[in-house]
Amino acid sequence: MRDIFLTNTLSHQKEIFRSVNPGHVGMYVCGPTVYGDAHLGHARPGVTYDVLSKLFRHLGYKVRYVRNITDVGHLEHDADEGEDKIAKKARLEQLEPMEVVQSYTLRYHDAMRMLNVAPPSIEPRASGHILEQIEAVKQILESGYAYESNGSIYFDVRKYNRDHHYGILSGRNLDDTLEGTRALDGQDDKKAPFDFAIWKKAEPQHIMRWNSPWGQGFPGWHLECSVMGEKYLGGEFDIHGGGMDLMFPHHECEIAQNVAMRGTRGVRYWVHNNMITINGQKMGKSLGNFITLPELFSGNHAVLEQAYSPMTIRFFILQAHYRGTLDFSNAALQAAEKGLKRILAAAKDLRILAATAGVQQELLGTEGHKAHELAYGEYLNSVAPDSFDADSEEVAKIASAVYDALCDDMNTPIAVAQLFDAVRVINSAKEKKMKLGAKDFRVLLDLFDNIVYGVLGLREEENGGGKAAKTIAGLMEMVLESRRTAKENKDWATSDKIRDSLKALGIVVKDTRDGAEWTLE
RNA sequence: GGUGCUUUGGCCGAGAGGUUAGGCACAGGUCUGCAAAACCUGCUAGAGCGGUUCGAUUCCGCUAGGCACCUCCA
Repeated sequence: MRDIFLTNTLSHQKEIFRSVNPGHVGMYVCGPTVYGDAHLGHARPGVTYDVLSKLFRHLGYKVRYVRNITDVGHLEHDADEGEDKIAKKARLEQLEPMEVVQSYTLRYHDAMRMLNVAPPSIEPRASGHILEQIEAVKQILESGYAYESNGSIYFDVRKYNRDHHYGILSGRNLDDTLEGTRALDGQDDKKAPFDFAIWKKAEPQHIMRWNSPWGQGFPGWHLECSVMGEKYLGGEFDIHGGGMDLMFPHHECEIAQNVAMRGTRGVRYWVHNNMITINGQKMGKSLGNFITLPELFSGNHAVLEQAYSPMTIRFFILQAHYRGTLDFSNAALQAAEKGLKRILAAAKDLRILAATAGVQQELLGTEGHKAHELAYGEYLNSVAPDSFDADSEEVAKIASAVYDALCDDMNTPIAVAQLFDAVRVINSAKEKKMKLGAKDFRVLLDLFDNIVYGVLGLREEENGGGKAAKTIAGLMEMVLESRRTAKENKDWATSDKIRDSLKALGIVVKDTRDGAEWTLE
């Protein structure tokens, strides 16, 4: 099996990945708090960890991917004093909190589906794990790293920091944290400003409340991830992902809770995706400069020059490395749109070429190439000999480079760059400027199936399909036949009229050496 | 104020101490009734100042700008 390298925030280094249980990967990612539509920023972790899980699966790992839905305990303004985000939205819209949760969860799912983000293996909700969280609070109290104050339970950060390092993940020490912590009102219950609530007493007006040994209340935000991660992945699991903005305090608190509860940090590899920016600034709800995914897909937002398809968004994200910031702009999205179109067009041409060359799909499938498990040199040897043209080595090299890139800290931009080289090869073959052998076809078809469609999750935009598509294809054959006759008679007026009319319907006709082709825009 | 990151060609965005990133845009060409697509070719940048080195855009220091976290945020 190929080695995978990941940058571990805990060590600030790229590390070789070794799973707790050989052949299995346990992965937890912080999901959304469902009190509003998902925005472009949410698409980034969605796509990033979707690619990571698909990569592991393709390489032969069995993956359990847990991504939570936060539906309680996430407070505004200050983690301990603000109003619950869900409850506030419910109050404003005169709904039950769980109506808000249901509605935005479904909308989140829709957006992810459109982005071709596969559902996680398990999608637990905080409100469904209140009992477990109460147990966790008890355990932390027993450990001595928490105290009760006026019906709420707080984590005693200073005490914890005496025995362990609070700040190990974000690379800071408690003194620095203390300096930067603002003096906020109404925190008299806490011993220190940096203490965080693991259980919060519900004030009379608070809607979402549960019984506990400490009276009616609700769990603290940081606790749910510790609890659900352990429940579904065990006390020590492989990967915890999320946005960089969650590193502190959210993930730092998770580690502290884990240590207090079970004496282990609980997670081997912390993976953090960077932010999407707009005009160089982070796109965020608190800044109010975000564009929601439905807005992007429909083009219905002041800063958008046009609508951008879900696949364009996905490709846009893949063209940057997950650990770098990615700046939104219309120009960048439009560039991504065109580049994606080229790759998908080549994918289609590849199938046609392979079919024309008589390469049989079954034959391709049974043998199966080994690019994903062999190192570069071995792979070249495995595909290089016999019926190869001089160009064939290039194809194998490209495929190998794609795998190398993906396994090297999920370097999707390099993988994509390599794919464009593959596109050039396919186009050259299409132009009959290059010949591809059976193995070339096999490698390329596998590459597109496994990587482009598989791991990277790119696909043709959805437009009907099925029976309707067949009917359209038949109709198009008729229409283009008429146009061909017109052209043979040099009746350009008619042939252009047909082409223009089709264009108006969103069907683009291109004349090639081998006849007319058409695509739905 | 503390901590960390960053500064690449018209735009977006990579990697590597010495050999083309890639995409988009642009220019010329091939093909074509025209158009589009495709193909070929060109466009060779790395904030400023110093240092290390045979050689730095890549390492180190300083200066300037930007960003993130330190309050909820993917």
